[in-house]
Amino acid sequence: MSTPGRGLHGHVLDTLGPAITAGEYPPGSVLRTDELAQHFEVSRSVMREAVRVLESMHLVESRRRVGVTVRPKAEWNVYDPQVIRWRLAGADRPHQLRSLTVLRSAVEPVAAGLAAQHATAEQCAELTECALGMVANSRGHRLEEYLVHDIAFHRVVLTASGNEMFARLGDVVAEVLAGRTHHEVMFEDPDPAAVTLHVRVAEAVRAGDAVRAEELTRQITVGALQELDILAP
Amino acid sequence: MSTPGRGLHGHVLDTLGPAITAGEYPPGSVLRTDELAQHFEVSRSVMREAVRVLESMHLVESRRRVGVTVRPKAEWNVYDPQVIRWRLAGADRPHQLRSLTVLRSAVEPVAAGLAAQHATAEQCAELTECALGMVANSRGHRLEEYLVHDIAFHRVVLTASGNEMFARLGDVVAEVLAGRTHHEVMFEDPDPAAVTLHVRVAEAVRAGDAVRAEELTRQITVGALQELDILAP
DNA sequence: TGTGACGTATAAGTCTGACTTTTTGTCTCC
DNA sequence: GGAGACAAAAAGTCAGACTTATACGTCACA
Repeated sequence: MSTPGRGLHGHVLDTLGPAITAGEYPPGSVLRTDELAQHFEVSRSVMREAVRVLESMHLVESRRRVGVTVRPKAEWNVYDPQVIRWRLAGADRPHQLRSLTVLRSAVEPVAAGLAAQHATAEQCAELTECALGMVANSRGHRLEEYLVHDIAFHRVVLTASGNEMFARLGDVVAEVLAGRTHHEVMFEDPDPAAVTLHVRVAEAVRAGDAVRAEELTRQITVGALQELDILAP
Repeated sequence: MSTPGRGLHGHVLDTLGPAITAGEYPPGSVLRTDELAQHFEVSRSVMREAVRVLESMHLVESRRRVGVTVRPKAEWNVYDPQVIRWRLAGADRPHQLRSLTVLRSAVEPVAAGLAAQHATAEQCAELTECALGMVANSRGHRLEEYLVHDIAFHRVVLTASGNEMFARLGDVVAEVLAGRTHHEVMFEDPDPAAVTLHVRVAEAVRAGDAVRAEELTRQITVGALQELDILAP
């Protein structure tokens, strides 16, 4: 998905990042750069670079004469894709998945409405293609093929919205959808109603009907919330 | 707001970050660590740490034998508060302000609805207090005092939603509101209708009326969109 | 006993220089 | 003109010495 483990400091982050986000070091814990460097068998320079990255994510704070202290969860940069990945890979996964699904429920309908206004002809075509791909793979346990088209569909909607902030949530939505297929619910074929909704969203966007695109997408996200029992069914 | 300029590498970032986000180095530009270190009169170690931070924000990519190349804007971590601040401080400000306001219009109504369901008694009290503070400073060019309560109001709503992703947008919303008062529109006293809406949101949240809180907040954000001419008036 | 000033130990911060590794561009040779 | 070898360039890594800020303990004084 991105660029993991690039260089020694990246390898350190691959271990330390998940450990911190998983709560292995509770907020206020103090780490010492020298000790960490010894533990990971890297030089202090490399360790310092890793700490700087964690600091830029607001996971830790480095202070003289004190050390590297872990910050409380409320201060983390929870929108950092790296942080999201670390949390999705750890024990925090269910909680993180719920937070992200709620975020989706807020963002995607609005994004779909904007997409209806701003999507290019090419994006409309892509959207239709994705929706058709979902239909084609909606039966017969072709979950992986279905997932690919589902992810592409939502990514196109977010991009076509014309808002860069929305567009950058494409990766996050991809993680959520993939997580749903691979780890959580979804052992059966996808809900036919959901598939139909995607097709209708594609139609609405193509027709430039913002209100309908927004409402239909809202129905999709409501379904996602229900799957996680966030809404009453 | 946060912790700027901590250490030498922080000072380098304060200059280099805004320069990159402002587009002074177009995507694909190649920087050399050694040259940068000379230019900023710091050691290579310090420069490397700064580059690592920029890399974690996906602003640049560092590759052997090539150098530090600036990534296209579409790949930046636009949710990083630091990146947002840099962009708001530069020529990209109007565009960034629009993106964020659209994001607000998606997130805040949903957050308000959740807040109506999850807010504690204390949060309800805070909310009412903020709304009253807005009313009290809504006339007579007390823009600064009004702003403080406005920011606090929205921060409480986002926090009370109980969703960590929403809560972390508090700082972003604060920047947008402050930007509106200090740089853009808003030379006159705030729109009385908007003030009333805030009061009614506080009431709805206190009453646990999620639908009404969401709808009223949507009206607030629609107003914000109209101010920037994003919606037709 | 409480409080203030002072000194010291500590851990991060910085700098330097040497060395390694990877990658790219080029040059030769077939 | 293409394949392979070579060389240069820039990031990456490491070790060691030094600087700086600061938390904490100590001691004198009220």
